[in-house]
Amino acid sequence: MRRTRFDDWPCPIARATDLIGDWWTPLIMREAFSGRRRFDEFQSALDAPRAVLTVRLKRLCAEGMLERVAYQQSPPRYEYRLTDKGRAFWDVLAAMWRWGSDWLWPDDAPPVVLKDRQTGRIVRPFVVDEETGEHLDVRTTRVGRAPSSRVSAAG
Amino acid sequence: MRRTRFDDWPCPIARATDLIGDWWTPLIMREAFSGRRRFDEFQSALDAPRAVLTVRLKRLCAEGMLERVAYQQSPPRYEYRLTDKGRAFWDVLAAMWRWGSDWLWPDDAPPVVLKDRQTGRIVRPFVVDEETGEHLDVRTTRVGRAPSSRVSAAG
DNA sequence: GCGACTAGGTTCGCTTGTTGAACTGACTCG
DNA sequence: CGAGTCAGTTCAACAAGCGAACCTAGTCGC
Repeated sequence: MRRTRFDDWPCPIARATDLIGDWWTPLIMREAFSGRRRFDEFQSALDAPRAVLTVRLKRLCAEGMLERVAYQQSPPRYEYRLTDKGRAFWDVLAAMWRWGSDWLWPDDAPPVVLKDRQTGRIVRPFVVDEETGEHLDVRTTRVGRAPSSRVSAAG
Repeated sequence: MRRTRFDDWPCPIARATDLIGDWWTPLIMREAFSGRRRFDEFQSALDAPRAVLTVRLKRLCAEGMLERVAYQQSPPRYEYRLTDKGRAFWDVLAAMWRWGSDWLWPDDAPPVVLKDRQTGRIVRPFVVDEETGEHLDVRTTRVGRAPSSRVSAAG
């Protein structure tokens, strides 16, 4: 295929898609958020082909979403830890969680929910405009050129 | 490959990943949100292989994110319109947009921003807990079993 | 009425990615 | 010394993505 690359497109969605737009990466990140760190933990939790997992973890490390850290010397063993960039990705997974919960269980409700760790209250991810706190409506939003000057060769 | 399917996993992220976890679908949806409707519009906007586009559009229609509607009879011509389910997906794209903008332009700022259609004010998607309006922090959140299993009437 | 054009795909041969299973290598444990 | 653990690598089969060319059915210009 020599898969089409989007990682240098001038669009945040395209770049994000290039990075996480495959069938395993979001799930690997999900597992990372639920505390998994070791190769075999990811592998058995997801039942993913080991070769695929290797490629994905390498990419995620190269992109700075995970960090490969030795947790023992002998024999050398490594674990994969979330970086800040990786942790920030939780927002995307949360939005997917909400949308999936709302729309991908046509006949019933999903068997899992997000809860506040302390109170146990059910948490429902919701995408708003940071400034106003209002729900983001695509109809009132458009894509525009960035205002500032120090953007390199945008247009 | 006979790609591994996640569409019946009991996890919203897995199901969402099955549906949009490839390199074209999020971009097709992005184009749909920016007003494109016709096959050739999508094709030329994305420069995607026509065969791939065919498969993706079919899947998106089958999943109820788009609707294939005849816009003229002779010759028969069709366009693809967002459904409610498709429009709801904007939240996910917005979260991707925000994360991509924040983390995928290491050396400068992205050349595009989201703006309010009326005021022109820059809009920054932000993922919160719907109830409290507070930013969702993965460290205070956990996955739990759904409290009740009311089939089909669940809200 | 002929050829060019348009829209919405399909078909083709080729390349690349995914899959499951087996294998490797370094080390530890009993 | 053999079995087990962990973190991968290798392999062959096959499915999916790729670009380019082609197809169908109708419209437009002449």
